Amino acid sequence: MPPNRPIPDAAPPPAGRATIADVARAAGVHASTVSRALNPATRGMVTEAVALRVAEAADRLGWRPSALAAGLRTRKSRTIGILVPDLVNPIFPPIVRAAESLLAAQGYATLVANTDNDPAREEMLISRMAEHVVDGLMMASAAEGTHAIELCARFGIPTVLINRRLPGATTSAVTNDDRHGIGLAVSHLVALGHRRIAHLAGPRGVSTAIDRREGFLEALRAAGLDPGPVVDAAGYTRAAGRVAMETLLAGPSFTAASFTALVAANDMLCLGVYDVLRSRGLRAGVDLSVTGFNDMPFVDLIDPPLTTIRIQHAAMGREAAEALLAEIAEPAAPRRDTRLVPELVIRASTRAPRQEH
Amino acid sequence: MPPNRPIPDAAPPPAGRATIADVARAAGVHASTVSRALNPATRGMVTEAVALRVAEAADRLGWRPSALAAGLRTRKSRTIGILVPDLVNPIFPPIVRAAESLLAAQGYATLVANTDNDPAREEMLISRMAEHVVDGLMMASAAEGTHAIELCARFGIPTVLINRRLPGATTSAVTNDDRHGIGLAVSHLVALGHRRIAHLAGPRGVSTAIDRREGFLEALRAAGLDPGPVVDAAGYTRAAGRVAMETLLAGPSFTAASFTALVAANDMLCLGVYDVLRSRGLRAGVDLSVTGFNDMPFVDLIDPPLTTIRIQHAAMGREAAEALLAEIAEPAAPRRDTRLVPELVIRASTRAPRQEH
DNA sequence: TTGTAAGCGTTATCAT
DNA sequence: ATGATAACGCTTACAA
Repeated sequence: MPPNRPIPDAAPPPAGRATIADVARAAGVHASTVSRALNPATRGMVTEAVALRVAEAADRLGWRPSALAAGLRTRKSRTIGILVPDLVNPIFPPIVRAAESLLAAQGYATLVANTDNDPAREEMLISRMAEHVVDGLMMASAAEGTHAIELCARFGIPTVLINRRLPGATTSAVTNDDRHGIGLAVSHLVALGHRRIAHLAGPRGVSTAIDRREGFLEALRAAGLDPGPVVDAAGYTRAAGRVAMETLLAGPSFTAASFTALVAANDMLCLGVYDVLRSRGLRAGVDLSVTGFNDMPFVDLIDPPLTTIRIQHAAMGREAAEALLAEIAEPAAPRRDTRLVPELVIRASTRAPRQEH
Repeated sequence: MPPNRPIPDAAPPPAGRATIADVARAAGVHASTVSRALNPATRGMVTEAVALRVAEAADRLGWRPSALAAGLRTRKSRTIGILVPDLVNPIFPPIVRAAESLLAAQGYATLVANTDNDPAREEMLISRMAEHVVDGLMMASAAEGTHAIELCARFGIPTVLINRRLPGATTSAVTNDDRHGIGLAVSHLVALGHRRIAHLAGPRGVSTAIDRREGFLEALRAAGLDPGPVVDAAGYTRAAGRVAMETLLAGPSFTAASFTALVAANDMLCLGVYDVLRSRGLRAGVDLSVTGFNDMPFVDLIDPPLTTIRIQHAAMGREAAEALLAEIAEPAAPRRDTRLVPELVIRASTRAPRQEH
């Protein structure tokens, strides 16, 4: 026997992290038996006694199966990607959180990334998700002209859209019934007696903006009213809301002549609207009725509390996660297009119009 | 030659996803050469011409290297875990976002999970992170009595604490100078003329609560004042703020007799404070001066706008990510304990005390 | 400069 | 019911 040959099977002190082989040795069985004993799906193939012995050895050694090795073999990473435009926008955390909770309960880890509404960045992130072999992807960042869907298809990543839809997409989506929602706002204002209602629309190319704009026009038509001025915001931000509001007021002297109420495409824009009103010594509710959309956290606390359309944040995250898992489990299953129904929340930013001056 | 032997090297139509072998075949080189050509670190080992040919073949085939396979080999996943108590708490999104952006730029993907302030859940999530072989972990959820640190150490996961420290921990941490910050609030109130100042403290066992409470007492002592009543909130939530505020007012009839100003341990608690004041027909600023901590998004918009201590949310995420990467690159390097310095933001919730009645 | 071969830690297939 | 073995897709000594 050659003198320097390593002694076979002389249990080496598990230097780094324990592996399945260490556990096998400790339990006096083969690695494949360990795998079977600890995988719930194959537990039945193994004797009760062995299963116990293995489990005991495993947690005595503090063994954690490597998701990398398992994933390499099974082609499943037990990881789901979530893409949001910007996690700081308060509507996303509740969605992401709800999705993460549900996914964690199913044993999935969640990869989160911000696209900054930048298509190039979005593509880069999708590629990275592909490299990490995510089992599925949730996208809240869809905007017209993106190649995201094709990219996901090419990588074979099951995908579900959240919050925003994509026109011709064949992807599952969980969104709000935006047309209906904005209609709620219009009806409320009409019921209060408003007749000239303006719209502060969202950025071009985003489904929520398009649907809410159309819903606005439609609701007015249904009420037999002519639409007031409509201005597009450059993005769903407070700053863009300010700019658009300035445009809407067109010049320094605002009179109630042109419109008495404003339906904004979302809450964030309303923050900008409030800024402009305040800077002119005007007050939402009193001088101009204002409605938002989303009922994002804390708009009940701003001054005046915002009348808005409440969407089901958590349900959106949950349903999207469920749809995704269903699609992963059954790739051939038909796609779902879920519309969550929003509701009107009346606060202090809407009132009957003042008497004409 | 046996008739049924598969033809060797007859390029099989790449059924699923392209692998490094497909690229190698397409470029007429060996897989190891592909690896070298595409890895920036080893690019130099390979001829310019070959590198080009490989790169071309790679993106013609749309090849994405599997992070699973690479990670299994290198024992690095290029993945960082982030643990937060609750992503819906508005102080965390900016931190997570800043960290994610920096990490993404360095080629890391980010695994995010919510602990719900539940130690058992926290341990479970750390284990899961270990299974996914994260290269490092950022924890914003540290609370007294957690085994998180030991767990990370056992798994050999480099860890940095964010926002909250842990008493005896040997881990790097990026936190606020909480004592100094709360001192700013106290000084401001004293300068306004307040002499009886109460404290609404954070939940037991959390470093931010402890430091702010001590900082509060210390600042009062420095000002030669006796501390007003101090009450602990059960958690950093609006509801807990409400409960604690009721306790502080002790009964239905509030008179300014007991204190004229309230220093709360964070902004979220102030929302509860506002609720209680409102329910009693009192007004922050007018009837009671109130200060918060964090300057979380939108507290500038609530009514009245909250005077608070602004922390550097984004810097916290960035610095923590940097510290973590540094530690990954140089595990032997000494730990850092970074304190970010907060600043006072004066708004309308603080004023000189009213005349005594 | 490039190819060869071994190995990372699992799971799936096959044999016993 | 369990063990042996190969394979997942990549990186990295080592050899040429």
